[in-house]
Formats: sequence, C-alpha cells, structure tokens
Amino acid sequence: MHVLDMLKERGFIAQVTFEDDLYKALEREPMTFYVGFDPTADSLHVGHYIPIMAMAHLQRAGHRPIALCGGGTAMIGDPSGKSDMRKMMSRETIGGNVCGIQKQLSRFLDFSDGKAIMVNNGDWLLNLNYVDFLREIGALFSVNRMLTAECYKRRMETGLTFLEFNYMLMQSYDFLQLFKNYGCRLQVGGDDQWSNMLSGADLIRRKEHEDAFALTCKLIMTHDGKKMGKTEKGALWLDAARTTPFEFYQYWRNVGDQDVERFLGLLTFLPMDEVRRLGALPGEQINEAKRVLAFEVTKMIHGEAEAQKAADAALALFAGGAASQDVPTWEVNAAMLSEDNRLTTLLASCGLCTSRGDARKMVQQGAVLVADEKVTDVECRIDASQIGPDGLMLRKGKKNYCRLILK
RNA sequence: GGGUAGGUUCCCGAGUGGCCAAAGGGAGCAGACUGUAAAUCUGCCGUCGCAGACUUCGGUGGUUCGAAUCCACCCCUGCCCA
Repeated sequence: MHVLDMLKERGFIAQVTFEDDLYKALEREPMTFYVGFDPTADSLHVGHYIPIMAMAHLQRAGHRPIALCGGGTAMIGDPSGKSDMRKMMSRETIGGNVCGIQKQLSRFLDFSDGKAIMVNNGDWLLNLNYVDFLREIGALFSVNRMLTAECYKRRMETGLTFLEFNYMLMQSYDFLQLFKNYGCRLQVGGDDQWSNMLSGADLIRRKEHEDAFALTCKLIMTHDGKKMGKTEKGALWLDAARTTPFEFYQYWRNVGDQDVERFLGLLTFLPMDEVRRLGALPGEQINEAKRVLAFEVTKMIHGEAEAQKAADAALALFAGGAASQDVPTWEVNAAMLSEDNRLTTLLASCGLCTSRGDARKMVQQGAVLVADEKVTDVECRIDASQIGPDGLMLRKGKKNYCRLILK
C-alpha cells in the first residue's frame, strides 16, 4: 500500500500539493522530508503528536525525516491562527525549550545511522544578514499575494506586526536550506501551517527549479470541532513531569464515542481492520475501544510499564473500587493532624482542591468522598486512626483521587 | 504625524458616579442521569474564608462622601488620512 494512501486511510491528510507528482516521487525513491516544531514550551503536547505519527509512518515506509526545531523562528513568532501577537520569548528560554523538545523527539523516531536528522533553524536564521536576505529571498515574495493568505486574513483585522509578517519568509527559507543541504523535498505539518508551507515549496520551485511538496495533517479536534488536549491543568503534555501517565491515560480513556475510531487511526499503529472493528463496537462496548486507545497511546509516550500501571490504576478505581497503589499520594504525620485535621485543609494541601474555600464548596456540592463515603459536613475532621496501613482514599468527583498516608 | 473608535474578570462581551466582584455567553469544575461517553437539567465559577475581609475593570495622578464609570496626562490597539 502506498504511504499516502495509508496516511489517507488513517485520517491524517488535510491538504497536499501536486498530489499526483508526490505519489510518484514517493514511489521512485526514499524522500527526505521535514516537520518543524516551535519551541514555545519545553515539552511537546498532543497537538504535536499527529505530525510525529505521520513522520513515523513515513519513516517506516523508507523515507527520511528531518525534525526541525524552530530555535530561530521562535524569535519571530508564528502569527498563523493567532489573534494576537505572542509574547516575545528570550533567547535563553528558546534555547532551553529547544533542548527539551529535541530530547522528546529523539524517542519517537529512529535516529540511528542517519535514518533521521535533527536540526535547529537557529543555526542558519540567527546570523542572517538583513540586506542579503531581502535581496535573495525577499525579492521573491509578493506582499500582495501574502496578504491574501488565509493565515493573515484574521490578522488583517486585529493587527499584524512586520515582525510576524516575516515569519512566512523565515519558514520558507528553512525549507530552502533543508533542500539545499539535505535534498529535502517535502514539508509535513499541521493544517494551520498550510500557507507557510506552500510558500516554502514555492520558493524552492522558483529559486531552484526543482520539485518540492507540502502535506498538511488534520489538526486534532473532537468531532464537534473543539480543540483537543486541554485539561483543567492546561495542555495535555507529553512530558511525564507535566502530565502524569495516569492523567494522560485517563484523558484518552474519556474521549467521546464518536472520536475513538478516528483517534485510534491517528494515534496508534494498530491495523486499520482492528481500528474499524473497535470503532464499530456498539453501546457500552465502545469502552473496550477506549481502553485500547488509552493504553496504546500511553504506551507510545510513556512506555509499556507506565501504561500498564495507569491501566491497572484506572481499573481498580473505576471498576473494582479497590484502592490502587498507583494513585497520587499525600503524606501527613501526627503533628500535622494535631495542628489542623480539618478535611477541607487536607483536600487543599493534597492538591485535590485549590484552596480551603474551594474544598468547602466541593463538600457542599457533594463531590467529596472519604473512603467511599460521601462527606456532607464541611467541618468534618480526619483522625489519624482513620488512616489505615494502606492509607485513606480521598476523592473529589468521579475522577480525582488522592491517597492519604500517615507517616 | 492628523482624525477617529477602543483597551472590563480565562476568552468573547455588557456596564458610563453609589443597587458592581461587575449582566450575558463560552470554557472550566461539581451534582443528577449514564457506559470513566455524548446530550440534557442543576449548582459553582476574583482571592482567602465560619461570618466576613481583601485585591480587580490599560497606566499614573486628580475631582468626589463615593469612580470600571467624570477630568488630565501617558501607554497600547483597530480603522481612515499622510
């Protein structure tokens, strides 16, 4: 099966340039392609994961990925899809973020024997000479045409600085550099990057008179068009220190019925027959598909052992009710309890609630359970004797647990 | 640089001297119903909290018993003109 057909079947592809030519080019020989990642934080999040999966599929098909970290473009800030200008990041922050992201990327692709390449566009962008750049690259861009690009449309109303306006040139120049240095002919990215990617492919065609292609992946959305990957704590990160494997697992375990099949295709390597079978499970059985999705994705990001732990913890908490060892814990000692043993205080300090006030409200709303008993008394106190050898399970709502341990 | 419209709590967006911690919507959290789903209904939703207290409405000063609301200056943004 052709890689493009496979990517299509799994639901990756949003837009492609010169589709027929790209088909042939990919058949002819291994192609070098690249995906750019903006170091806006020191960790990747789920949004980045779709292009990463696309990269992995292409690599398995024998093509060579370049993972580009935007250490240079981050100095500008991509205006695509944003309604306001981003906060400018310091050079140090960007540098740190590049390190963090490169470390994560190295886990998802096979970098052995030059099968994949990691680059940072800061290496060539940061020392560009302004006038040289304008003459060599700027002359090939039509402002009139740029302004009609979808990614600038909204900004035409809310404002766009010259700094950000240049982002497209920077990204196009990246593509050109990678073409020259590595023979890279294809750029893959999120659909919000379409304009930037088109102009890069165009630049190569005009300057080098060679074929270059762009392929965008659908952005990860729920079926009703909402953005994915947001949790109460912010984005769903791929870094275990920011989003624990358990939280990560739970996120996928809880996706809507209508999204399961699509996510299985996009986020796992399961054969499509299996994906379709799971997605078609009727009624309550669809939960089986969600378990598979959650396990597979967690495994990919955090490893099989962590995925298993998360799955076990979830099973224990939701199905059996038995206290799991893998739930977050909070240690208290006798001295702390003698000082203040109010339940609201404990809820706030263990992180289940944001403050005592919040804890009071939660108790009042009937959201708090202590050892599976609903607590309605705001003044409830916890005695050391209630905390057994396995601790005392505190629960807020259906899905938030914390095991209190006496030390 | 000139003219003009604006800058309100996570977002959108009302509010134009006291009734404003600030309408409404969205997001989020929680309850009911469920299948750890969706939809629906209900509650919460500045901070801390028993009461109540404290800090917000671009910034700084001012008028006033009292300002998000009035005045001055400044900063920022859109639009039109150069």
